[in-house]
Amino acid sequence: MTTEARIPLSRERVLRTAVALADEHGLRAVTMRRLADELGAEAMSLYYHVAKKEDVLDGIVDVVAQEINETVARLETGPDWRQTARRRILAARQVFLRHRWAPALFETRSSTSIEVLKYYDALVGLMHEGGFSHNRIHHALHALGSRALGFSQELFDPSAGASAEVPAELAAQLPNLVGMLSEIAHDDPDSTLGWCDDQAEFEFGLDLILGGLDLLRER
Amino acid sequence: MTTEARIPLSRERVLRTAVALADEHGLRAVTMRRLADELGAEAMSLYYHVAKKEDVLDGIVDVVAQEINETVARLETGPDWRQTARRRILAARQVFLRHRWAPALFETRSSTSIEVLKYYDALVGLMHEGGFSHNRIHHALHALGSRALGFSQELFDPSAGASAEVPAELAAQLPNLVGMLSEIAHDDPDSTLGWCDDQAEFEFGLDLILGGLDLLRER
DNA sequence: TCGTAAGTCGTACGTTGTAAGGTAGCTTCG
DNA sequence: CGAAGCTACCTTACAACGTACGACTTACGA
Repeated sequence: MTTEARIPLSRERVLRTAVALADEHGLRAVTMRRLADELGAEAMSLYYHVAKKEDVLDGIVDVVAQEINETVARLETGPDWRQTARRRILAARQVFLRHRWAPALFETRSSTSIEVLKYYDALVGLMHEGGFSHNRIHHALHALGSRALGFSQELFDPSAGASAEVPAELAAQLPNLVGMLSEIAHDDPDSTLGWCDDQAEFEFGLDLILGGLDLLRER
Repeated sequence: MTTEARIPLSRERVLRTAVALADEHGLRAVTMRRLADELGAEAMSLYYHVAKKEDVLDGIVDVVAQEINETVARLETGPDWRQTARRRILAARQVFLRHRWAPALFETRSSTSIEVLKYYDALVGLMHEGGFSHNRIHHALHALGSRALGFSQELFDPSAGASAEVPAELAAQLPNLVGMLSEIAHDDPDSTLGWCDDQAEFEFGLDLILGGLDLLRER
């Protein structure tokens, strides 16, 4: 476009641009050509810095996880494991709120990301100091699942088909669900992450699990 | 291949074949051409019975959810909501164990599937009879997340990189994680679903949540 | 016999990831 | 100084994908 001096490509720059592109136009927009465009280069040039597209996706998971780690690092650690963990997880969640496409991506990859592992490592350390055995922590991580990282991919959004639009014929087949939905006034549609993961629901589930775990502490 | 009488195509048959194809060769193998091949037809013929590929994916979610509902329907309902829910969820899980590609697919779709909604409807009914308010049930469904349907997409698999293979330089960066892994002997690598969702871990997390919920019952 | 509809297929287009090889500029060494 | 080689980027090309468009086949009622 302009004749400015070219900034050289690099894996760093490719990945950061990919994240920005996903933020603005969704993960689907992250194609090699589009990404190259965004960088003022050609698609094949990217292959000098990344192995293949999968590598790009792995890379941006790492970038996001890094952002999480930086955010978490700025928090102070209290004496109560539960409160500290809670604070960390909710802080991590804020990062996902900035990258709404990320949960879906994390679900498929992530076990390879060093930054994600570092996050878990810190969490394991926190819980171990908090009085949990390694065995218990292992269970705890499984129980928390993606919630440990700050999101929960909800499978169905009760508030999505707001009861008004239900075709009545269908409503008859779902008496309990319709009953529930008409009773609860789910009146704040913002602050959602993913399908139906709003702040209050997330915290409810998180506290339920953290509370349950706390009761299991061995000392 | 052979000159046998042709079975006519139908949405039913297309979807069932798609499920079988995914079972055998993974979800990636489900392309319109491959699917048509499997049916002894041409790709474009499918479009008479399904709107587009997304429709196929939505459809196979429905097929799997239907399989779950049929499985669950065969169970008996006891007086204890918690035990009944547990039994249902673990039965649903068995279906996912037969379709390992399904969790990833359910994560993206599912809120549109009528069969999934029916499953939730039954669960809501069960919990309501068990003494939960609709409001509480709503929270509970959020807390359970995908676990309500029988799977939990694990974000990281602690047993994946069995401590032996860790490059030592990396291990130094993850002292707590490595410590934990070396301590717990995760010696049964089968019965896993998805990344690291084995039966025992799944049940631990499930019971933790169900137990926590039980304490919150209003009567 | 013809018209109409349902079901299937052939062809073709745009988009995707990426293999293969080319090229400009720099560094290195005789 | 000049040949060789490396680094970074680009051009071209291809196979596989989803799918628009129109044509074909078959069945059947008028």
